[in-house]
Amino acid sequence: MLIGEYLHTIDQKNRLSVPSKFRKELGKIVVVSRGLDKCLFLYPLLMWEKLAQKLSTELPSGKAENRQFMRSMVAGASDIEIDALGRILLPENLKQFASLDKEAMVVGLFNRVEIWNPEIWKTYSESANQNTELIAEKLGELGMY
Amino acid sequence: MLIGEYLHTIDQKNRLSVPSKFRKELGKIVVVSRGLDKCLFLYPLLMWEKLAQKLSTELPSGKAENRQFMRSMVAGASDIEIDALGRILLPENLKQFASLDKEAMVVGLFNRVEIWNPEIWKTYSESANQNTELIAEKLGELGMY
DNA sequence: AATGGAGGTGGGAAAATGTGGAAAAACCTG
DNA sequence: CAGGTTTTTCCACATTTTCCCACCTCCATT
Repeated sequence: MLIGEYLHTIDQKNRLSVPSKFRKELGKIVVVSRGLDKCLFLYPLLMWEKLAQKLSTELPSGKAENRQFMRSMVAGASDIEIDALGRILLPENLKQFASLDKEAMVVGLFNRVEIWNPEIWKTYSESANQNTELIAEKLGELGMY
Repeated sequence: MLIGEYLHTIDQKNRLSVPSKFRKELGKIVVVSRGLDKCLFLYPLLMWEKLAQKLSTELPSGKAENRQFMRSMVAGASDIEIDALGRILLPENLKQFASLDKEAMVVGLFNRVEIWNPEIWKTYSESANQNTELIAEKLGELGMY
């Protein structure tokens, strides 16, 4: 299970260390794609393949909106090998998409990892904390808490 | 698996480098055809054959619009050999069809490659990003989120 | 506090990739 | 068939990417 927050640097060659706690679960090859709220999603290859398979079978490309969706998800993604030292190489387009520069917040979320610009993450999670009570209520409604 | 975006130049002889990550999967011979949304589709030969098979069985050629579609897709297509250095030679008619000039955005879409005029691609993908909510919904449906 | 190990960071050398152009072959035309 | 033009094959360069090694810091253990 992928959990925790890690602040790592992006070096001059666009390399980013994957937290060592995540490596075993992620395997050797991962897929990084555009996520929601201007962050990047990182998946183990296998999970991504299942997903892409699903996409290409369930979304017929006859429809314009499906084509657009496919292009955004698949073209905007990249399969990346985790190097011998546990780093990934961030493609330029994804780096720009997520407004990444010298540092990145790497966050584990159960079955995927998210990569954030640290400042955006800070703002986002602060505002999220203000919603905590709201969320607690919802969890209560679901009988979880 | 074909994914990612690559900006490559088209030289004076209409040659275009295929991203090296794609070459293994594409094999030596590919088929390039007119695509949807003013881009070109590029398939591995085998995939193309399957596709053409599917089209000819599933689209009854009784209908005039089906015949038109078939002709546009099939007649406008070319089988092209990837040269020793990983380049393809773009036929003039396809180049014009996709408004290609000095540069091309080459994008992987899981089981096919698309070739775009970079500016058209930019406009297109920007408009796609504005549909973020739609994307979020779909991701939810797919259990990715 | 010293030691050892693990995790993260930086940089240099080697290999691969993308691009331009020259030479050779094929083609067309008069 | 000769001349000229286009197409194809081949080679060379420069940049980028990949691989490899060294260092540094933090943490735990003794």
